[in-house]
Amino acid sequence: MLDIRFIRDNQAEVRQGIKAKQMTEALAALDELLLKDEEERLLRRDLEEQQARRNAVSRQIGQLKRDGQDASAQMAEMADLATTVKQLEERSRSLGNRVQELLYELPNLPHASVPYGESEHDNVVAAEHGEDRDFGFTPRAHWELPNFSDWVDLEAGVKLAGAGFPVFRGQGARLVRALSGWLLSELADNGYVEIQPPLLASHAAALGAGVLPDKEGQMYQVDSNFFLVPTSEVALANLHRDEILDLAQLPLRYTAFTPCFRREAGSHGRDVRGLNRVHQFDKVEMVSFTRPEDSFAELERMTGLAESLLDRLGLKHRRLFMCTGDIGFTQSKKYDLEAWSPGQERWLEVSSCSNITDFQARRLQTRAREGGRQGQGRPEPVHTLNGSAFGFPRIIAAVMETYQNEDGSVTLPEVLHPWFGGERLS
RNA sequence: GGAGAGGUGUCCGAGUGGUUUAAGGAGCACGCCUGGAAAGCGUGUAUGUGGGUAUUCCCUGCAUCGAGGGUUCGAAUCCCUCCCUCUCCGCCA
Repeated sequence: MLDIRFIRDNQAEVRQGIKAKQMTEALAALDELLLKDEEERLLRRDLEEQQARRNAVSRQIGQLKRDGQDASAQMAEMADLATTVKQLEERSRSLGNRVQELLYELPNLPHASVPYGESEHDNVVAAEHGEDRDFGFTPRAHWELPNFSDWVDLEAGVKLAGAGFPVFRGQGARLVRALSGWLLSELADNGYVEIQPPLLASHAAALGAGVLPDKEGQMYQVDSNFFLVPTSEVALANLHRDEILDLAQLPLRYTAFTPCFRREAGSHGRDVRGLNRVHQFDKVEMVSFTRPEDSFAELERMTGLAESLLDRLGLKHRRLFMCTGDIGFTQSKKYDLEAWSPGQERWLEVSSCSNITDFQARRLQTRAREGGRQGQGRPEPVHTLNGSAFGFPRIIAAVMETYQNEDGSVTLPEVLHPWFGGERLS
């Protein structure tokens, strides 16, 4: 959520940011917002004047009654006042609610450093690391590896829940465990506190994280009161909802390894082959809470950390600097990390790191000041960031394809050996 | 799932319709005192938002006592719905 006062004072900038994000439907919301906000403030001035009068007369009545005097004149005035106030309150409330709704519909603005672009085709390749492996044979896509179904049983998943719900089994399941163990321990070494959160998010939590109303259609809803988390970012971001943090505590860094649930409606073709896109997948997520002035440096740190993990897995990878037209609703700056998939001869998105600036923190009411709750001065929203390291199905696909042998076995990257308790998938 | 008790400021805690403009205490901040500290004394100490003035100092209005509605001239206080905590019971992996 943007700051309403910022919007009032910087209308041109807001409009330009929305256009750069190619979210032109939000322009109508902005126009209505400005009108309704102005109307609401004028109305409130009137309302508060009447309320002040009501409070004053009410005090008078109390005083008169205590002194045993007649207050019927005052009470007659109050009868009229009460009606007026009630009507004004009602209009003010409905206007205020509308203003709030409209605020929720406006996206975060892109940072000045973000390249302009209209679509995913305009993203900029910012860096590329690693070499193509010389296979000496034609590498297979992961789902064509002869023993793939022993490791990842897609048909069993269909029996249990449907297409897009893979069953990891045997060495495949062990690989998931090895990868999560290694990643969590690496992140712990880099200052991230490990969290095991609930996988259900309340309406309030989803709204706070910004996945409502933006991603409502992408989430599975449970029991009409809960959403299955589409990413543990939702859980981690809500850890400090409605809190005033101490600036000295920052940065706070959290990580979680959880399943994520996404409807992925409308996905087809090669995008959904094998492990490329599924409805339930595991992910290790990172979330940081920082001082406002530190958030862009934190984004580089976070992205760099994810890149170093890709290096240590020995995967060829690249960093995409996402253009204005391809960064999400809540994001002001975003990098995607893609791992090379030699069997499919394409890049697979395995990580996405974003600076949400104060957009999410304002919804979450996560603020900070010197001294925290007991401190002095006006609390200001912190900045939040999130990134993945990594989305498991695709990182596993990239590992299987990159490290496959001609006989169909997979020699795992060395860093995973102790966690896997072996060297090969066979 | 059932029954009961609760939810008040940073914390504890009083408060059953008007004297609460939320008592009192603790903590914290600043000042006085002191050689220095403690104690003592004094002052201050919520959030959001509107207006004035001005930029994060001051003045002032409004809202907020778990959340949202309602009754009333007037609600922390009475009523309704929901959320949460605790105690006991039941059921269950």
